[in-house]
Amino acid sequence: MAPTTRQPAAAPDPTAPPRGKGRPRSAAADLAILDATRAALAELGWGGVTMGHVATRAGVAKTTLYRRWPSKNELVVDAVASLFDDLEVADLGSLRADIEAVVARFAELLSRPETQAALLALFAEGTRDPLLRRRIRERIVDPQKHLVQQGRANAQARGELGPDRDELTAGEEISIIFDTIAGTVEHRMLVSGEPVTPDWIHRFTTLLLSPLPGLSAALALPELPAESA
Amino acid sequence: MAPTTRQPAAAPDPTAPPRGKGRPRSAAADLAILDATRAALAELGWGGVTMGHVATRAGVAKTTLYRRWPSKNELVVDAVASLFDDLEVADLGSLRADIEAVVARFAELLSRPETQAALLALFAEGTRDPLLRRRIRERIVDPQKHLVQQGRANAQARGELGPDRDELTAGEEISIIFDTIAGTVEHRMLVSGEPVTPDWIHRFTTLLLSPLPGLSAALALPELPAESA
DNA sequence: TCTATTCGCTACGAGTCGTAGCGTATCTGC
DNA sequence: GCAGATACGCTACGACTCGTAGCGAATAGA
Repeated sequence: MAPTTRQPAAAPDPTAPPRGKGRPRSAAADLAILDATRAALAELGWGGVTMGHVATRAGVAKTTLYRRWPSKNELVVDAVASLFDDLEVADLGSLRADIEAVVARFAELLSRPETQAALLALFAEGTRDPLLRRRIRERIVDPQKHLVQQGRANAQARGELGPDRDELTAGEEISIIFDTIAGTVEHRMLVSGEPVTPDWIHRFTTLLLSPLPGLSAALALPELPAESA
Repeated sequence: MAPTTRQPAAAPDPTAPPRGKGRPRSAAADLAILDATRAALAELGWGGVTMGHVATRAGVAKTTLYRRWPSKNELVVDAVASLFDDLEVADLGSLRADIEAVVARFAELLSRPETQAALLALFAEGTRDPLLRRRIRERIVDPQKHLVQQGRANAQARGELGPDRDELTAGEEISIIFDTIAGTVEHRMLVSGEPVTPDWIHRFTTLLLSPLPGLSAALALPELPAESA
């Protein structure tokens, strides 16, 4: 245990200016460490990743890691976050096509061993460490959530979805769609351990866009305050 | 690391007959250990639970733990599994009411500190250890999945859902619904970290039972191989 | 009584953690 | 150019956890 919990150094932030005086931190070391972390994750899994191992693998002293990241958790967040960078939602002409494409892309990302080893473990650690949870949210979760917002805007522009009624409702709707898509795909792949095939994606998208198949139509309608005829 | 990975002892299985000769294992010790594990999870989180700590807390020798469980992972699975035992789906008269009730119950379970500390960490470990994953599935996941099957049967009995077309399709449909409900609620609570309120449950259930609100009806229909008129 | 198994206890080597101290390297400001 | 500041690699450290081994005592069936 650390005798005192100090703040070793903020994580490497590309936008942060160099600290002024003294010898600057080696950018090459940053890259080597993050690469080594991803490689170790893929090869050894979460438990196999130790600070000492990553340091050796990156050709760097262990103290160099601790100067940049307070612990393994934060390091892994940064190492994994970049994998989510090239997630994007292309406008394919229909809401269904857009959803299916982004789900397929997300599933592909979750099939990588680095991602599998890291993601759930990070979420688990996040439930106990608010700062870590915030970091995870900023670097991994929120960018994904933005995809939903984007896809929604595209669908509205095409006339598939009506315009936002108000800010709050729109936000809640984005939230619920996001949790549903991300949570379901993660659960399917990482918990149930079954593959996400094109056929499955089609079924899942249908579930989002249509009522449950076989459902008597009238029963599905929620008791809304009677406004749309 | 263990020099050799042997098979110390199968986990305590109530249906297993006593081993015949020798001194029998103390059932009181089993209970004390599982209780201590849950308490330690709630109090210290996943990382705070060590075999030594649990042993001390249960008033038992560390070797006694290792005689029963090969590692912390399996121990925690057993300790947490019992929490899921009293999940059930009551027949409340409508599919919507049944879904909302079971989601609320599931959310309540996920709000317990023991569950939060254990569940995602176990899933994470399970992605690397097939035997552990199987144990998790048998003791925790499959019982939940059974709830979906039960709720579906109830809805069919009430005439809200049509009968199964065939075995395979029904199984896949149960799978997808299960991953959607479990995954979404887990993601909402443990990843997004936002509360599952009655209002949220209502919205989520609506998403399952109806198309996305505001969606132009015709666009939602999947291109089926033209069979139902 | 004999045999088998479990029990609590102690001790052990191996591994990881996060820190401290050292001498050296590199950059800025005077 | 030189002084101050900071990063670097290296080594060593105490504290902790892991999973196992060995011991004598307790508790069951044959």
